[in-house]
Amino acid sequence: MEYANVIVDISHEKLDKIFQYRIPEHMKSTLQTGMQVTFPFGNGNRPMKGYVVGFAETPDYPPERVKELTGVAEGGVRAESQLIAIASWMRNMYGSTMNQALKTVLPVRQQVAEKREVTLQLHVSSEQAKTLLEEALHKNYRAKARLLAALLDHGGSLDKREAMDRYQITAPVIKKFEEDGVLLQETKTRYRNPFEGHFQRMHEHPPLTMEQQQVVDGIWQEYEQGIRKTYLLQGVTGSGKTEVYMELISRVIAKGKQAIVLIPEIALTIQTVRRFYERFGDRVSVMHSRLSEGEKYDQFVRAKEGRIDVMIGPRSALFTPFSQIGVMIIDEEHEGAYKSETVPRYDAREAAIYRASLSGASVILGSATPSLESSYRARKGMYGWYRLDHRIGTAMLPEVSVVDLREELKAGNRSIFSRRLYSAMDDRLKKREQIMLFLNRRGLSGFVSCRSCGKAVRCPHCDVTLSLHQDGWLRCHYCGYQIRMPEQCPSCGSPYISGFRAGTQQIEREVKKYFPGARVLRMDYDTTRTKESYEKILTAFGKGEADVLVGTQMIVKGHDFPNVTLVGVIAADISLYAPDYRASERTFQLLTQAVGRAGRGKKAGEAVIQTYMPEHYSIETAAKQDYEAFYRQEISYRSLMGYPPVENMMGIYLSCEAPELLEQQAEVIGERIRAAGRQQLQMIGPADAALAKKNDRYRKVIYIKHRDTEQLLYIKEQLEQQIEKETVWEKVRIQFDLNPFQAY
DNA sequence: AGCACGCCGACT
DNA sequence: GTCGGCGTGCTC
Repeated sequence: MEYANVIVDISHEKLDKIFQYRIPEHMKSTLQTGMQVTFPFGNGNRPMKGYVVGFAETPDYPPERVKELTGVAEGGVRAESQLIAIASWMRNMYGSTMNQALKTVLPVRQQVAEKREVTLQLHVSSEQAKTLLEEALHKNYRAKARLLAALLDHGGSLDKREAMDRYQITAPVIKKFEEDGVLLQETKTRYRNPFEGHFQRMHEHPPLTMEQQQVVDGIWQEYEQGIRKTYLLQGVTGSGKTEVYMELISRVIAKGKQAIVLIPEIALTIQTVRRFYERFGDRVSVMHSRLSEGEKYDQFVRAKEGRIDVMIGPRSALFTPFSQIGVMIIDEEHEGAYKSETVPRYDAREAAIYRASLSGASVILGSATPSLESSYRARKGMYGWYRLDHRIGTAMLPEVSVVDLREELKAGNRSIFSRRLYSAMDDRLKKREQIMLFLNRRGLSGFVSCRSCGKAVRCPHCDVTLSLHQDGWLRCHYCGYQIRMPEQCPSCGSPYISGFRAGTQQIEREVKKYFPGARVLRMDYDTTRTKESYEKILTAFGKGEADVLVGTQMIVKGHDFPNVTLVGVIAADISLYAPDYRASERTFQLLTQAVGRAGRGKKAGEAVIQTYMPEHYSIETAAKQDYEAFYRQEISYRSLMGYPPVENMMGIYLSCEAPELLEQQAEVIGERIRAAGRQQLQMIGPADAALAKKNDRYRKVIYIKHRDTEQLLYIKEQLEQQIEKETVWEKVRIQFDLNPFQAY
């Protein structure tokens, strides 16, 4: 540890890079990533502050020009320090460069310079300005004259950017004028609050139920004793987890602390936002993907300046620059959306727990169907564990029936609706009640295959099946490649080629065919591309403008439709075929949620699950709404196979345009892992990835498993060190993924 | 962002 | 000669 990598605390593109400083002897033992330090900077060696983002043994800069750090800046752990420490932790844990990690954690840094709007304001009377202009012209101060003329032209105020671009004014000129009191620089500080004025703050809220109160008391008692830990809050759908969150948040705020609430983007509806606004007024802020970059940045600035206490948002809200966090909530913690799909492939739950450890916060993981990881840890005593077993009010859990589609086929029913589902739909439509039809996944079901040779039509770039759309085109959902529906099989030339099973569009068509009077809404990635369409469809359905809502998983997350009394799952086993070890867990969660959509109001609900595998435990236990039974089966499977959470797993992903080179390098990595000779380490592969080719790059995977995460991280570090020095890896890309969610 | 350097017109 | 405005380049 001879040199420290430092970023400078000035937001300017030109300085947005890493500078290296020598570490003085007396600081070597104490200096850590994330610390705020002081150092001489620039020609005049003016004192500057910055943050340590890493270390180096040898400088990448001429050593004689490297200066020395002066010291550690006072003032405790600031928000930035915390975020930089998280970046460093993520880099180490999930594998990425420090730059990638920093970009994830400080997402607005680059945009700061462009986004800030500075106005130049004339600070003298226009008479005086004219005199100054005369004088400037006379003395041949051309830059000053240009600026004065421009200011007078624009009624005394001018955008700084415009002044610099259009009138060729440079910074020193503006600065001189400012010093002489000729003009003022005004930075726009009016931050836009995206929901301002939409909601009224309510100072009364419903009292907690006994069950809720017990949870709040339990957690709060420990908080007051100074105990900070992670809690699993397992509450059935409709049990009021949000009330518990809000009560804890308001207590934390009363102590001068802040709160972060993570929600999967999909669950971030107006209703959720409203509840928080009604409780916390404009001390709450919301992040979501529909905000512009500028609006997102504004929200972070508001947080940093202490104008808000609560931030709600998806994964990225985790990096809100609060300095004193009291509690972090992760709602629907089982959701795959918490695992990043881009490098660094961090898990927001783990990152939240790490951030909580830095800032002295407690973490609450909430779900009706907790992830296996969280359940496992709760049972091992690593997390506190609370349950909410009762729905609020009189709502009852729905009655569920499972239909074996193989039997339907035997009985000669070739439609996508079983007789059971058909008659239930018929009944609801007559009663003017609403129906949701749920298809586990788009794409998987819309493919076209040949009845002669059995081959499906695939994307030539990505090696996934193409999906047939209503307009007669076949499309790839990864890269967008499209072709017209062929007349003959591209493989064998047979004319017997056709669409197979149903996508959401086909279901919509079938509903219209069998129930001509029914009004149908469809919701999938196609219909929700545009900005507000998602909200619009849900609102329309909520108002009863349609009888049937057809959709993929997005329709089953967290929306209350009291008039829905029937939920139909078209083919429950589709998601069981996903090529990864979490397929059963995901299927159970999806089915449980889908079933939970029925009967949220006063009327009793019913769910019909159609499947080719009624005997599978995911489907059996979901039908009974029996989480415990599912957990027991699934954990024994994970234990038997050595999958997480019982053991830890790391995916090593390789991709390359040349398949031979890829094969060769995958073997190299495999050999190095074996050579590392770690005890009890299991290696799977190298093998073709689930998506063996994407965007013209071939892909291979290697998985390594070990009970101990440290051993996996050790292997990763060894590999990273070797790779750094070799040039092959410019062609063969390599990524690491700790405890992956989706198959690569 | 903010500092120093150096070019170039203007004035003693 | 030299003073000062003003553009440019650099910062470990």
